[in-house]
Amino acid sequence: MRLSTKGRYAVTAMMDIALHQRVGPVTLADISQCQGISLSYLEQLFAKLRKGGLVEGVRGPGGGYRLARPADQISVADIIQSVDEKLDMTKCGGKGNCSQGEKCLTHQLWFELSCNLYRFLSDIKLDQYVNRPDISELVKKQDVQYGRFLNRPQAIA
Amino acid sequence: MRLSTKGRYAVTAMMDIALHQRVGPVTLADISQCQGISLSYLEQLFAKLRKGGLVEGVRGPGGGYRLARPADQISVADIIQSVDEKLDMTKCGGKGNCSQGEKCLTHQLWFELSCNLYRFLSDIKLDQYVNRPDISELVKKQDVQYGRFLNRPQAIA
DNA sequence: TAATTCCTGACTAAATTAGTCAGGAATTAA
DNA sequence: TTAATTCCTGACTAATTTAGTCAGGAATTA
Repeated sequence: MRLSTKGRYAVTAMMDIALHQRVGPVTLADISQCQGISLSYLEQLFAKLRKGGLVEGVRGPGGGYRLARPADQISVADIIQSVDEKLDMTKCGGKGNCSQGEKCLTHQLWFELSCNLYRFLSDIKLDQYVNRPDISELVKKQDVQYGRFLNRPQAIA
Repeated sequence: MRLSTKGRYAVTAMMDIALHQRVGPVTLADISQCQGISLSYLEQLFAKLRKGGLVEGVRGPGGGYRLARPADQISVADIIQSVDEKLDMTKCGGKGNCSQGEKCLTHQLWFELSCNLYRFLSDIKLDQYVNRPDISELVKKQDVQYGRFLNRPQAIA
């Protein structure tokens, strides 16, 4: 369970989709502009999120990405795990052969810490933020600021 | 609050000291050998841990490092913060100017997540593991395996 | 005085993160 | 049916972080 800026980018992007998906799929171009992440890098991340089964792409005009399942069933842990590959922090990768064939001194410590951290991040679901009044206020304001959905008539209505 | 292998190295090393400090200062050479971390890299890490006020060095023969305060007052968060510098995960570094002078959409989300994660890791103190019977059993066993404290008569007694 | 150990700084190598580029595939709307 | 839009792919490069190396100096103990 590594926690770097890469994971933050992924969570940020997923959050953006969750906050906007009521008006349809969200394009990577929009996320790129609003969140300040390069488009190509987003595409790399979303290739992994797709493989992880967290999002599905919709091609063609009006397309974009949408969540593959409801926002209350997607956790921060799910997202970080998708882009970061390895979840456990033991040196041996959970095999227990870290010190001359046996478990090293800190194997147990890291194993337990990983579990706890994972549980902690699993409890944080995307929808916890989507439905907060202060957040959705900010979303509306910044959508205007960025001229989002200008090319989506159905989004205005 | 970034969580990488660097932080794991630091926590592992600190744990090693906590588990052995009853026999006196612990040398970096010992940690290097037992935990499989290069000596020079350890020295880099301990320079930061020293600046962070978590350890103090004792020079000369019989020297090494010891914890600067009791193990129940050193948390995993303290250690990671010392070696990783930045604790918060907001893009702007907590300034709130991430999106055209205002807070970006996910600023609040990351701010809160950082706080929660920090609180979580702050609650995990070194001494939680030191006093566990299964751990101290393993410590003894591996001390023999590695021939630790061979040059420290007082450690045997 | 010699051995031990911390301590410092500069340097290098490897891995990860981030971004660029050039195109192709599916879909929609004119 | 054509053009625009958007996902999708893979190869490449740049920047940053992580990890390790090296050469030496400073404090302490026996």
